[in-house]
Amino acid sequence: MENLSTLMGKYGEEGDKLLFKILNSGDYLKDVNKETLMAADSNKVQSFISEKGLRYDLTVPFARFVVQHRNEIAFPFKRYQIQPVWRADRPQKGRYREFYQCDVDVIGSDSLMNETELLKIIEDIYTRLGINVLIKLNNRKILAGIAEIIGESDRLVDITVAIDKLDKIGLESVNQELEERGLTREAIAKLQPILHLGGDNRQKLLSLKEILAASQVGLKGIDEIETVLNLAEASGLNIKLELDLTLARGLNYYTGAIIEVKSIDTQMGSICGGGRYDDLTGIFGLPGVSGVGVSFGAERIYDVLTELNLFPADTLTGTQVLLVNFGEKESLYCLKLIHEIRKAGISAELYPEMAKMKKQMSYADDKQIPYVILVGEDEMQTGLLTLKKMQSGEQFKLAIEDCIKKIKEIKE
RNA sequence: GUGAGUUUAGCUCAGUUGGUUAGAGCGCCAGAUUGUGGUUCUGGAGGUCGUGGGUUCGAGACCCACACCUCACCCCA
Repeated sequence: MENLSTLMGKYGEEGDKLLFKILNSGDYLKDVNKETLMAADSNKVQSFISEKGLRYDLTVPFARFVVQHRNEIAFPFKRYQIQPVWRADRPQKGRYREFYQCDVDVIGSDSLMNETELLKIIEDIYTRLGINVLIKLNNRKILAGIAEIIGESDRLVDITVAIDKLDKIGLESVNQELEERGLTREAIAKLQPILHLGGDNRQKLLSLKEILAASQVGLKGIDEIETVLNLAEASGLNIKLELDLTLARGLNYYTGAIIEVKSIDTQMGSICGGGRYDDLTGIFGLPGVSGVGVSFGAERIYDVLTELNLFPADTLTGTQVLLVNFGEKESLYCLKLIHEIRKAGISAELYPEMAKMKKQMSYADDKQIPYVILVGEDEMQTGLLTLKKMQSGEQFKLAIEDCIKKIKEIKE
């Protein structure tokens, strides 16, 4: 939970609408004057009745934390953090009102090495999960440069929102939308070479250099992207990396690199996103500290893993062996055995009550427990336990040590 | 925030122009098989038909309001 004042204005206009606001406790209407209330303008009333909100992401609270603890922190400061965040959205496929973000940030360093390290982390994680991904890369400075060149510097948001749709609605509709958003025909005409940009990353950068030659900030952005690409190559990054000028990201606080990761084999939206923010801590009174970070969406990654059937089959099998419960005497005897089995590193459980054999066996079957040990009166007398291998139905009469050996054999 | 759809058994769903006791498959429980699971057979339990109101002799079905869930747009992880 954060103060609303901390949250508001950091995520763009759209983001502000998606903040969950918390009603003040107590008599929350007592400070609202009647006129305001009667005017029924929810925006005006809101500032009186709500001063707290649920966190929208982990980056802004992190920036606040860094400022608060600036004297205890050694910079550059690296941290990861996994926590839920909330968005007052209508939920739908791949979109949740509450979801977990896994954030990785480095704050207090301008070096583009940090961007590269984050790319390596992304590569590492998705490779290990077995998800094919495409990393899309852009830079806010390039977007600012584009706006500057076409003479519409103050329309950055309108421009990016429109060109972001290029893939979806096509060139003509984008131009139409730009016009509707109030851009001059001249500006739109100047934008065309950028929308037509093709080729690989290097070719795009070359053409961009020409187009943005008159924009200092634009050239700076190109330079940053080039550096990141070079560093990524040098560090052996082996994952698809695409310069995508239509990648905008609505979060207001980004100033440099913008990163978004998409799963190639599913329709899921972005499963990771982030970028560089030069002055997020400045808002809380600590200027001049630049940070960069990315955030992984846990649920979406889970959804992708499920859709692509990438969860290993053995994630569901926990228990290796079930000891059937024959009664009080037998179960006491089993408690000693189970201790030995567990000490050997095998996860075992004793059925907690004396139920019918059929029920206990079905339980083992349902849970896909590979072995069952039966200890009744005979077994207690001879010390030879009945070990049953569920898959084949074979049964063995073995001492406890040999049971353990046998279970371990197959486990390897 | 805008728009659309759904809601009937634990789950997935059927239910005709409004008509008697609301069905199926799967699952669950029990038995066939009192120390042996997956297959099969037999039997059984389980439903305020999302909520509230209305029309009607009669509503799961028609009308209204609300709620919930799902999906799309917007935006995003």
